[in-house]
Amino acid sequence: MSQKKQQIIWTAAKLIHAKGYESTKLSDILAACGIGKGQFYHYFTSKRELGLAIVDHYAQMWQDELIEGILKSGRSPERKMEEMLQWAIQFHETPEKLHGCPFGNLALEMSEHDEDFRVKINRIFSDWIEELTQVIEALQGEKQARQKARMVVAQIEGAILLMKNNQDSEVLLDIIDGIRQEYISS
Amino acid sequence: MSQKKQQIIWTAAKLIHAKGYESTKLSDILAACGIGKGQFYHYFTSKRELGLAIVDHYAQMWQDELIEGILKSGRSPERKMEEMLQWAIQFHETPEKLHGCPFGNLALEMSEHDEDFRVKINRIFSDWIEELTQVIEALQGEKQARQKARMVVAQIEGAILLMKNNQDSEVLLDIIDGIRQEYISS
Amino acid sequence: MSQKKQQIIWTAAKLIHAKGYESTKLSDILAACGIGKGQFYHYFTSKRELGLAIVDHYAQMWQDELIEGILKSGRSPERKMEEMLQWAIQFHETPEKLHGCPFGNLALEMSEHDEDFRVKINRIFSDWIEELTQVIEALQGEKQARQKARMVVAQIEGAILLMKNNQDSEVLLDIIDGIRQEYISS
Amino acid sequence: MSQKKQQIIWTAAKLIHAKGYESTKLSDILAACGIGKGQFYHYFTSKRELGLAIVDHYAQMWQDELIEGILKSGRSPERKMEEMLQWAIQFHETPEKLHGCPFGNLALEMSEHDEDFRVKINRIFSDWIEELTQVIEALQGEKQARQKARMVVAQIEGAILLMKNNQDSEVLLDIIDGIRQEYISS
DNA sequence: TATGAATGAGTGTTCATTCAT
DNA sequence: CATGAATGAACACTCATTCAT
Repeated sequence: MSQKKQQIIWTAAKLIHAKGYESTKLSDILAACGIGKGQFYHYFTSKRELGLAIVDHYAQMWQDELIEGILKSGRSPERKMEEMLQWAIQFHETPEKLHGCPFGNLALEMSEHDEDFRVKINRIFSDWIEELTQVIEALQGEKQARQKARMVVAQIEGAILLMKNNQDSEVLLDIIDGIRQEYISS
Repeated sequence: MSQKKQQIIWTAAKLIHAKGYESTKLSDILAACGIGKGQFYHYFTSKRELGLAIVDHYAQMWQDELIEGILKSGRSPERKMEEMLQWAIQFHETPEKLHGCPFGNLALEMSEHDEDFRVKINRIFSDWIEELTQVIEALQGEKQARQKARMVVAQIEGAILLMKNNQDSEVLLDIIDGIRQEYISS
Repeated sequence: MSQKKQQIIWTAAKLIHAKGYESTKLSDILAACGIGKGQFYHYFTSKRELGLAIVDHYAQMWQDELIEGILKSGRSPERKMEEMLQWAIQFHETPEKLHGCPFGNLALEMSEHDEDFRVKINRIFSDWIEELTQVIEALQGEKQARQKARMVVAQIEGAILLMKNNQDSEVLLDIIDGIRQEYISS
Repeated sequence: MSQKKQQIIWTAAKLIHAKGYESTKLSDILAACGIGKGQFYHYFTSKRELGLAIVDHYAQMWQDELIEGILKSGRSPERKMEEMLQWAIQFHETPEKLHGCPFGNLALEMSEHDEDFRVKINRIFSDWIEELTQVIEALQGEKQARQKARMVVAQIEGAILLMKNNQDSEVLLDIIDGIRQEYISS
């Protein structure tokens, strides 16, 4: 993939993360990238195609950083859990404004009226729950490990939603702390 | 408030719950209500004002059904918890399509670029957490009751998000079941 | 149908007759009508819908003037033939530029890639040939009357094409004269 | 002329015959030819120049096949007439879809707003009528031979228009049959 | 009160043409 | 000779809002 196309994806990903897919107008993307309409449509056939490419871009990032880099690493389950929580904090605390989870945002905005988006996003959550189930099994045994994994993922996504709505990262930190107590410290 | 205005709010609330605020066009609302533009602008000065009225409408519903009707009722904390979980299930399982939580949806769509929406929505979540803290204190003591309340609310909202993205209510039921075990059955 | 809608159809019909469907841009129509985009889309859902309305408009005109007014009138077959030829001349000679037959033009431009246009236009030609067959039967007997009707219609349409391409109405007058000799004068 | 340039003309001619000049996009032509933009603009300065080259290409084909090969051949006038009619049938019956006469199509699409196209196309029709006049003189004497030639050409072009609009070659065959009876069989 | 005609800035998209390599 | 990235004006269409009646 050409460098320019990558740059468009990255730049647009940031905008869409911050403002949402529909609210981010093509003209915003064009202005942010410093390109013209023609150049955009040289690389993408539509705004929707760019949107799907952005989901893929984030999916790859999660696969590399979270799934492969943490949950499937050779480290101890306690460390995996801890690093996952750290990763969640660092990912969502950084930006000036608290934009929320890129997948969570798109999940709510797109998944009901665009099946391609839904499937791509769903795959991320499924993989995450799947790998987390393994970690929780190692920590607390097989019993209800899958349910627990779902609960943790739901808790993190819900915490990010509350944080975004509260515009204060303290909520996220507090809930993450609660999860840590349940699976690591105790 | 006139009956007609109420009917517009209810009808529009359903549409916006299903399709989102931006995606629901004024013409959709007009058609669903069977009214003309003039009548709409007689009752509301803008689409945004309607949106805020819808948030108030849902807020009132939550206040009545969840806060007053359940969490502040005279029943035992166990029953309060159980009824809250039942209420969450019934609220999100019913619609043909799984549209998600009206507040969660609007929280993600609106709260970052419209402060009025954010504040109204945030108030709901705050009240919910506040009252749930009381219930959890009664169940498990004061220690970290507020953190636990946040975690439960986050879990429910996150569960609804996962459910919506999975288009299958099983996820929600499973996670609710996990919460029940933690606070009631055990 | 509202007066404004009629006016848009008439004005656009003239433009499209002169320049063709695709070459006539919406902005041309808007400028010629002195209206804005919003007003246009208040009356029509698309440019294509306007195009079909224009075909209907011309079809009605032909039905009234040619089919009912001439071919199905109570006059003698010779007079019917003569009036039809006069009508063809007057219809195509008048405009400053020789724009050709509105149906012939649209037939060639649209009929291959838009079935709705094709069917509407085809109906006109079919009706014309049908009624002309009756007239020719009255003039020269049943034998091959239908074939002769087809030939006359083809001749007129072909003559208009040659005239348009030659930008000189003499070709049309000459060919019409030939038809007259064959069916009336002799 | 280079072989590549010829190939572009032939390929584009087929596309434009089928879809029309405006509707055939440069990208369609490029894709069909398997070449890039640079190569196209090396051979042609614009799409319009290609269009004019295509008219020349068809004109040459008609000159060779119809004018020289049939109407100016040494054969009898009856055979010339018969071969001309056969040629018309074979030319328009073959393609899967009935695209109509390449000149007739372009005549209606282009001749009114592009003088260069009009003149080129008009020359073809003029030459055709001129040579056919000679043939008809040989068949039926000088009287009104030119008018008759015009009528036959108009009839053929009109028949092709009706055929295209009816999407059925039977109309063309029927009309050609009528011409045959008038000039050969009788 | 209520209608629906009218507005106009803005949307995503197209496409012949240019130009650096 | 040839590529394909880049341009930018134009296109059909949308929609919240206004306004004459």
